[in-house]
Amino acid sequence: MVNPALSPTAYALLGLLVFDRENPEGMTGYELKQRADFTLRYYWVSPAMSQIYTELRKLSEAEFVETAPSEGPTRYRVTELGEEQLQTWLFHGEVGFPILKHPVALRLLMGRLSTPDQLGSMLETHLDDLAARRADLQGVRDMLGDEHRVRYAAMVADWGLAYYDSEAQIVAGLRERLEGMD
Amino acid sequence: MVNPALSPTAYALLGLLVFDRENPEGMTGYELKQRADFTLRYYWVSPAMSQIYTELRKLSEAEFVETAPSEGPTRYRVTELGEEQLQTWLFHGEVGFPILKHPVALRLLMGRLSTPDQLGSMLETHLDDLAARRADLQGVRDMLGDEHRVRYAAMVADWGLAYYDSEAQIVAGLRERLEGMD
DNA sequence: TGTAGCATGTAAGCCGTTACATGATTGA
DNA sequence: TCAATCATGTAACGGCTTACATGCTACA
Repeated sequence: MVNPALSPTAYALLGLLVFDRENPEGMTGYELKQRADFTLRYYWVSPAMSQIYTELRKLSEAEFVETAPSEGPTRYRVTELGEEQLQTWLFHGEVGFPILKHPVALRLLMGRLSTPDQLGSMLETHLDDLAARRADLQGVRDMLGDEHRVRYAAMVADWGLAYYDSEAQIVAGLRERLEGMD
Repeated sequence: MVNPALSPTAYALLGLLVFDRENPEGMTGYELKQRADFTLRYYWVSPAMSQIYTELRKLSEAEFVETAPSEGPTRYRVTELGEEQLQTWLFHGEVGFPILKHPVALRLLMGRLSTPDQLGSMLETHLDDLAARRADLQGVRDMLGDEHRVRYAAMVADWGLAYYDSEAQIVAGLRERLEGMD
C-alpha cells in the first residue's frame, strides 16, 4: 500500500490509538469518537463519526492500523508501521502556526455597526461560554490527576485552562473598555 | 435573488467593504485580499484569492454588493441591503465558540512518543513564531493609532496582542516544566 | 415495548486550498 | 525589456459537516 499523505486529523486519531496501545483489544470507531470528544476537541477538532470512519479507512489502507480479530464491532489498533510514521510526522517537518476562527473577535471588529451595549452583551455571552468550556476541561484535568502515564495530556490540559483564564481576563477588560465609550 | 445563507467568511468580507464605505469607489477583489491579510487573518482566516472571487460572486447574487461602474478592474461596494443583512447576521443568531486548531498542543499531547528535549525545541520554535506574529500585529496596531474611526479594530488588535503575550507566557512555563522531566 | 446508547456507513454538499491559465500595468 | 505587482478567474480536489439509513443491545 502506498502512503497518500494523511491529514493531521488522521494522525490525531492515530495518536489516540497509540495512547491506548497497552490495550491489545484496540478501539472501535465509536470509542475513538468518545476519546476525541474528551480531549482532542480542545486543541484540534472532534471529527464527525462519518469522518472518523473515513480516516480509519485511510489509516487502514496505509497499514497504519489493523483490525483486531474479534466478534462484534470492528476494533482497530495501531501497527508498528503506524507508530513509526506517527513519530516521524510528529517531530519532523512543519508543525505550523495555530489556526483560530474567532467569531466574537470577528464581530467586535465590525463594532461600528452596533452599539457598545449590544457588543457588551455579546462579550458577556462569550464569558459564559468560556466558563462552561473551562469547567468541562477542568473535569478532564481532574480525571487525569498526576498519573505519570498521562502527564502530557495533563500538561496540555493545563495549557488549555490557562488559555481560557487569560481569554476571560482579556474579554472582561474589553467589556470595561466598552463601558467608557459613546 | 434569493438568499442562500452566506458563510461567515462572506460576511467578514462584506464587513471589510462596509469599513471602506465612505469610499464610493468600492474595492477590487485584489484589494480585499490585502485587507484580509492585514487584519482578518489574525481572528478569522485570509481566504485565497480564488475564494474571495467566489464569495464576491455569491454576495453579488444576493445583492449584498454591487459593482461600481468604472473602467479597469471590477470594483465592489456594499449595498443598503448588504449593510442591513450584515447587521442582522452580526448580532442576531448564534455567535458560536472559537475554533482552534493547535498543531503544537496536538503534538505535545503525544509527548510520550518523543523526548523532553525534542518537545522543548518544538516549544522554542513556537515561541519564535509567536514573537513574529506578535510583531506583525503590533505593526497593524501602530498603524491604527487612536483614530476614532478604527477604534474597534484597535480593540481587537489589542485583544490579539494580549492573547499572543499570554500564549507566550504559558508556553515558556511549559518549557520549564519539561526541563524538570525524565 | 420502546427509548437510549452502541455501531457503521453512504450521499450530498459546502468551504477552502493549490495548481493552472491569462493578461494588463508599472517601474528598474 | 524584463520582473514584479495588479487583476481575475477555472479546475480539481481534500476535509469536514449534516442528513439519512440501518440494525443491534441493554434496560426501564
